[in-house]
Amino acid sequence: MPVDRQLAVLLVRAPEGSLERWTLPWAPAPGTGTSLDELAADVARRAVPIAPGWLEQVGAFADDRRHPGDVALSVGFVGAVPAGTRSSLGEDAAWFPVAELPALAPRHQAIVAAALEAVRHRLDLAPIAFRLLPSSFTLSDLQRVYEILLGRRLHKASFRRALQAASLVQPTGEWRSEGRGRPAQLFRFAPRRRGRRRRGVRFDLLG
Amino acid sequence: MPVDRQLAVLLVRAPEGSLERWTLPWAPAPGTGTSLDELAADVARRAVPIAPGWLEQVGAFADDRRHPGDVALSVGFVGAVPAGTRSSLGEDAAWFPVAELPALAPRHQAIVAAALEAVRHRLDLAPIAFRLLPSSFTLSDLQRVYEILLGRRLHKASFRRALQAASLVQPTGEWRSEGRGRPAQLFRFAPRRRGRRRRGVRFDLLG
DNA sequence: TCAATAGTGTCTGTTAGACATTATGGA
DNA sequence: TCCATAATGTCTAACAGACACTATTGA
Repeated sequence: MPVDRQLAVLLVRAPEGSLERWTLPWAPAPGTGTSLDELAADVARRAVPIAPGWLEQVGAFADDRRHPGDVALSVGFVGAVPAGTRSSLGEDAAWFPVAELPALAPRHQAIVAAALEAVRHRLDLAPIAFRLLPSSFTLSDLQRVYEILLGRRLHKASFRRALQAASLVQPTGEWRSEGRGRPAQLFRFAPRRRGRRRRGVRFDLLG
Repeated sequence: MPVDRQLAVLLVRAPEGSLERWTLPWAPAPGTGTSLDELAADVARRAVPIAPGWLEQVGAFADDRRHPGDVALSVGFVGAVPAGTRSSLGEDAAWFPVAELPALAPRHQAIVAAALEAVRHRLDLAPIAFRLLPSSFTLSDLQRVYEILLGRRLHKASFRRALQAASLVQPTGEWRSEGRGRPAQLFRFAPRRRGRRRRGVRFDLLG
């Protein structure tokens, strides 16, 4: 979820005797019969009171140094919940901004990194940003989330034009006064049109 | 690798008594000490004489119906090799165009689907298309590969302009006469500039 | 009145895609 | 000669980003 100007990750206290004090929420794989997606949804259900609106696998991770739970292989998942979501685990869990993460097991560091990359990478294909906000939000809120996720400032007028063209939001008719300044209109996520034809060929080889 | 106007997948003969006659190349996970990437590279090394220029994990897969080898969880990888690459497994392996795949285990079908999606999705970030071609190629060859991967026709002049702007290829100075028509100049993959600043915000929610 | 934020209109540079044209080989 | 393909120049519509402006609140 977004906190201040960055994303925050939910961690749970590691059991006594661990090297690290915090770990990602996790669960051991049961025998069979449960899909990975269901298992991830279960882990999420135990961690937060609302179901993440978006939950996606980010890959399998294995390395020499084993997972805290002593399993040979971990499958990482990312989910998104709105800002302000409290964990249902109480004192056993806490949100950490990604820039201030405590020491984590190497494998968990890799999972967090992959999760952040997945978020940025799928931002235009999945309604991730909308899941990081409450059901009604201002366009400035939405732009702020996109800026957090993309890691760069966006142009206001251009952002709104693109949003309008994509028919993704609907005004609720309500307005919210946020301290100083003109009140902002509230919107809800309501995608209508779909599949704007992707233009152009990109050659963005970064690595 | 590309065949005709589509991609082809390398399959190996399934052991006697299996439900299906073909499977994806695979290997069981050793105890520990080997990373998943190394393991995938080993599988690739056994399957084709040249190392894939690009090899990437596409995710972990598990479901009720178990993998042919009776493992509970599989980690899928994709790689790319140039058109015409022969398998080093001889009669025990064969290339199948994706539209004409034989019956595969459900989990393997899912892996192939994820692999194809990964290819399309990472096309602009990894030099995938270049790994599907021999080291020197014509621009028409390259465009054909991009059209296969994207599943749509591209505009020739526009494609070449974008390619030029990205400084990804260098002319070799050689020319190749392909039946009729004017001979085409050969190019090699030689990326120079990097990180063309990504313009715009996309809202392409397709699903 | 001032400061701060929301929301819009206009202009400009870039570029994807259409179209047309030239170049150069084989049949 | 005709045909097929390569390669390139020009035009246009779409659009990202800059800039400027108005609107509406709280201090």
